[in-house]
Amino acid sequence: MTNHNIKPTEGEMEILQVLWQKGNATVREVHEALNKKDSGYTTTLKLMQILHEKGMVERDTNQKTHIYKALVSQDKTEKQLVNKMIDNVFNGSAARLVMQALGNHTASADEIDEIKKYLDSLK
Amino acid sequence: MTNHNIKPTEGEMEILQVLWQKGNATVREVHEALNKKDSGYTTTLKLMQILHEKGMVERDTNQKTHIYKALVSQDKTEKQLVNKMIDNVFNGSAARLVMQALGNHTASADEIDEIKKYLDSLK
DNA sequence: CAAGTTGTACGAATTATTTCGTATTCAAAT
DNA sequence: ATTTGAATACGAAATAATTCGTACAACTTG
Repeated sequence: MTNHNIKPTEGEMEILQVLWQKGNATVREVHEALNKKDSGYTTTLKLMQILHEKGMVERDTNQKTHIYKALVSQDKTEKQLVNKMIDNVFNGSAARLVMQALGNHTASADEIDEIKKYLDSLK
Repeated sequence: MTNHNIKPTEGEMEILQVLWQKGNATVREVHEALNKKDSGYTTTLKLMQILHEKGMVERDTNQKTHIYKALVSQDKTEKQLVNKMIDNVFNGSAARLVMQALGNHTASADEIDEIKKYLDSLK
C-alpha cells in the first residue's frame, strides 16, 4: 500500500490541517492561520520544508512565493492517528475510544443523531 | 481542579496502561508485560522513575523491589488524550473522530450495538 | 562468607522535534 | 539605481524524549 508510514509530528499536523482546509497556501498564509504567538515565521517555514522533504506536501516554486499543497490524504492520516490511539490507549477497542469521546459533553444532541445514522448505515 | 495538566508521553502511556491493568506492579513486571525487544530494563526503570517524579505514580519502597501504582486516573487521562486529539486533529468535532474510528472495519457488529445503546443512554 | 544475581539511582549519550539566526535572492517602491 | 521589504535556504541552538552505561546496594545460594 502507498502512503504507509505517515507519522506527522504535532507541529506538522497543525500545518497539514491548514493545508487540507485551504486546499493550498503560502507559508505566510499558514503561519497567519495558525497565529502562534510563541514561534516565528521561519519556524513555520522550516516545518513546511521538512514536510516537503518527507514527501507529505508538494509545492509550486514557479513564483518567488511558493505555494504548498498537502500530498497525504486527510482521511488516511486521520485514520492512522486514530488507529494508533486505539492501539496505544484503548487496547485495540474502537468502542472504548468512541465512548470516551462521547462521554465528554463535547458532543451535542445533533452530533449524536448524526452518529446514530452513521452506525445504521454501517450495518 | 486537580490532575490538571496530565500529559504523559507515549512511553509513559505504555507503562501507565500496564499499571492500570495490573493494579500495581514492579518494574520487572511492567518491563516484561511490554516485552520491548528494542529497549532494556533500565529504560523502563528510568521512565517509571520519571513518572514518579512527575507525580503520576506512587511506589512502595519498603521492600528492596519497589511496587508501583498509578496515581492518575485512567478515565481522566484517556479523556485528556481524546480531547486533545479532537482539538488537534478533528477541529473540535467529536463526531468526526467517532466516525473515523468506526469507518475502519475495526469495530465489530457487537461493538456497534454496544455503542448505539450507549448513545441512547446519553439522551 | 564469597560469588553471583537482581535491584535502584542517576548522569550522560542519543535521537527527535521545534525554534531561531543569518545569508541570500527577488521584487517593488522611492 | 538604490533601498527596503518579503521571501527562501539552511545550519545550528534549544528543548523534549528515550535509551543506556555504570556504580552501588541488597538479596540468594553454594
